[in-house]
Amino acid sequence: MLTTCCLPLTQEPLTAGQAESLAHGFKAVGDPIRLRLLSLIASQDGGEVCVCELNDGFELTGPTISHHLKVLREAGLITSERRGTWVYYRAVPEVMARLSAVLAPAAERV
Amino acid sequence: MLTTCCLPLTQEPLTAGQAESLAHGFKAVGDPIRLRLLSLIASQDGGEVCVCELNDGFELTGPTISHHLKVLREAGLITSERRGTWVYYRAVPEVMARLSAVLAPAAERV
DNA sequence: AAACTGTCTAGACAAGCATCGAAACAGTCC
DNA sequence: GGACTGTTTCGATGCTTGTCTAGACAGTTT
Repeated sequence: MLTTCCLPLTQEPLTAGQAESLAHGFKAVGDPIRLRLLSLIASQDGGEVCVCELNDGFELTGPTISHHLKVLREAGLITSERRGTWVYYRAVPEVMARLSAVLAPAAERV
Repeated sequence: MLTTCCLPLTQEPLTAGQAESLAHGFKAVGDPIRLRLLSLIASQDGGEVCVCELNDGFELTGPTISHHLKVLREAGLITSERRGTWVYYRAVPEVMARLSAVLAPAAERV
């Protein structure tokens, strides 16, 4: 996963290995539904949100939402925690920040 | 395309329209080859690079590289300019910055 | 333990996508 | 205009992915 990485790519070309790893993260948010799910989770006051609340915002079935959440989880962008019958999701800011940094303008080179 | 957008998604959930637009950009860089191509173009001294130079760095055929460049171009991440038989590519920093900003940590809220 | 609610996983299917070789297009040189 | 180089587009193919339903799993209540 995204264990070590990366200067803005405006400064230095990515290696094949870095690109492979980063692309996995970008591909995860390269779907509108998943991007919206991540935004709902990441913007949540209190830092976490129950999957039962997420389902309501989409016209997709529960299994489909669950599948999308799994993709985000496997990309390291969110974590999940079961409490009783309920499952709560949190965003992982560090992973988002890494993806963000790679595309950042060169002006942030300092 | 990415005409108007977007606070960090940690601050506010994305609308379906915003997500649709942004996801298009993220999907474009969600492929390792395309991510490497973008990094080669964006990090180039002089700001532009000839496609003939790009092809050498990959074990793919010319048409495949051309296809990938087209995906990046349609996502607005690069522009192309033909000069004689040669075609030169440039990165579009503003579009990269927009994608970067969306995933930026909330700490940049100021 | 059985019945219930909530959630995830598996499998099928249709749509989308990365790759190649062939063909078309763009420009240069003779 | 024809031959050439460089590049892009087209179409076929095999692989990947988004979506659904069915079923399995996790936890709670009776």
